[in-house]
Order: sequence, then structure tokens, then C-alpha cells
Amino acid sequence: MPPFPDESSHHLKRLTDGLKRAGVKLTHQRLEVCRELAGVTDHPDVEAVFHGVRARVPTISLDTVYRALALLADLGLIGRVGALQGRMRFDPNMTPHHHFVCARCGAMHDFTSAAVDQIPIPDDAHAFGHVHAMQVEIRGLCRRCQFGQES
Amino acid sequence: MPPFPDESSHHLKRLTDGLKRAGVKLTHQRLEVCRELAGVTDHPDVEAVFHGVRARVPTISLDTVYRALALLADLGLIGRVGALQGRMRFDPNMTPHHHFVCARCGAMHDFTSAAVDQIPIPDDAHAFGHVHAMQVEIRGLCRRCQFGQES
DNA sequence: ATTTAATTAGTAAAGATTACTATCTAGGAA
DNA sequence: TTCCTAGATAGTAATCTTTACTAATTAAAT
Ligand SMILES: [Mn+2]
Ligand SMILES: [Mn+2]
Ligand SMILES: [Zn+2]
Ligand SMILES: [Zn+2]
Repeated sequence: MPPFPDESSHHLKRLTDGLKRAGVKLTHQRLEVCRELAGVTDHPDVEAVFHGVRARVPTISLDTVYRALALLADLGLIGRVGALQGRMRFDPNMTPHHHFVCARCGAMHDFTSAAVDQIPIPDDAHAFGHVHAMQVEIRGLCRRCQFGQES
Repeated sequence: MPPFPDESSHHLKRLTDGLKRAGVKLTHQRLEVCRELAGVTDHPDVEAVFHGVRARVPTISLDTVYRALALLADLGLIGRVGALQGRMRFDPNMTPHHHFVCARCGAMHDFTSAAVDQIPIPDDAHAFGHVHAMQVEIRGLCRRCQFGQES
């Protein structure tokens, strides 16, 4: 056991504790999905999580991954991130942060901004309903796409 | 001819001018898709545009609507808005604004905020690539969903 | 160990988007 | 105006993504 738990096991504990607290069964499959999420720093789609978990649990089904991710998202343990092209993606990072999204390839990068976080929620927004969170999305072209790479 | 062109025809002119400027054919189908977009203030998905246009052009195909919307979005004449559930949606409103999104039903409302628009783009973001625009997304529960309406 | 309700694997179904091709047409040239 | 043709469409098929179904399995409480 390391003197300090590493970042990954911190995240894993947060996820598994959340499942226990929700009173759902902590199955082998759900545990491995959590382990996968705890070990990534990007915004994986279902397919990516499925591939990662299947390396350790070869018999897991795609549907189970869909359900595990939906459960974690519904419990607020991971975030959903709106996809501009194709598949739904998830965000294991629940600390307040914002996104840079490439309009061409869909690459998504995290960044933080105290300046943004200090802005009060506009009054207009409260009129629409109960505000849960405010997030900035910056659209642009990532470095790879900026230079004519066809990949 | 009215003394001042109404809002809708302003939008329509912007869209059709954009298509002409791009050098593509201004077909009857594309014109009607533009007309539909110009007459709407929400964030329709492909199905919604298809239904609206089909009332006037009964033989238009769904694929044509998909292609027309993709073309308009690629030309920067309308916006794409990331869907949290299911279908891709489009935003005919290209003036700078922000969104309130209901996490439950997906309802999306526009709002403007001078305070938000004045924030400089964080330096971290520039490191990821060329920034095109910055937009705020507020997640929450709309009024309908706040009170236990099952619809 | 027994029990049971929740969960899963495997597959089917549904829903959304893209691809294909014969036909048609917008827009330029004659 | 008429003719021509590259580009666009209609109708449909194919692909991709997500959800639904059911018999078998299993976490976890007793
Ligand atoms: Mn993130
Ligand atoms: Mn909008
Ligand atoms: Zn990119
Ligand atoms: Zn709602």
C-alpha cells in the first residue's frame, strides 16, 4: 500500500462509495467500469470504456457498460458531455472545470478558470428553472486540425 | 412589402445569401429548409425541421434535410448544439448568446449575458488550438421538470 | 447455506445517421 | 429561350448507436 493513495484510487473510491451509498449491487462488472473511469483523464465514449473493461473482463456485454455508465451519470458520480458528432461521451472528472472542444475532430480538453467561476449566474437563467451548474464550452480548432492533417 | 422586413425574413435573407455566397445551388428544398429555420426560435432537431418543411414540400426526403442542415452548419450559417439525449439539434440563432439546458427533458433556452461576454478567453484555452467562440451552458431543471410532471 | 431480487450476457429491436444510385434540376452558356 | 451538365434530390438500403427483452447468474441479506 503506497503512503498516499494515488489519484486513480481516490477516484475509484469516490465512485464505488457512491454506488454503495445508492444501495445498488456492487457487481464485478460495475467495479471494473469504475476502475476504467478512474484510470482515464479524457472523455471516453461507451465504446472506449467497453474496450478498456473487456481487456480485463472478456465476457462483459456492451449493454452492461451502457447501463453502468447511465447509472453512474444518473447518480451524479460522472458527467455526461453533449456530443457534437456521433456518440455520447462521459466525464469522470467531477471537479469544476471547463472544456475546449474541437469543431472538426471532437477532441475535448479540460481547463480551469477562476475568472469564469467567479461570474454570478445570470438572473435570466434562474427564470428558466433550478440551476445546477454553469460550464463554459470553447469551440475552436485543435492543433492537429489547425494544420491540414487529414486524419 | 412591409416598411421594415420582419425578423423572420432577415434571418431568411442571411441564410440564402450565405448559400449564394458559397456558390452552391439554391434549390427549392434548401430554400424551404432555410425558411423553416428562419421561422423558428428554438433548437430544432432534424425530425422537427423535416416535419415543418414537409408540410410545404410533401416529397422532400429526410436525407435532404440532413444534408441541408449539415451544409448550413458547415458554412457557419447555423450552429450545432450538442445533444445530451438522442438527436443532434441545430441553432438558427447566430447572435452571441448562451444556453440553459434541462438535464431531464433536454429543453433548451437562450439567454444573453454581458458579464459573461466580457470575460477574456482563458490563456489555457489558447494552448489547445485556435479559439472560435466561447459559450456558457447552464445545466439545471426546467420549471416543468422541477414539479413532478411525468410528461 | 439458502433465498431472492437485482443484475448480467446475449441477442433482438429500435432509433439516428449516412451511403447509394437512378433521376431530376438550378444555373450558366449558346 | 433552349440546351447542357455538374450538382442535388428521392427513395431506399446500409450502418451506426442506443435501448429492450429474457433466461441465467449473482450480490448480499438472512
Ligand atoms: Mn472534462
Ligand atoms: Mn440558442
Ligand atoms: Zn481537432
Ligand atoms: Zn425539463
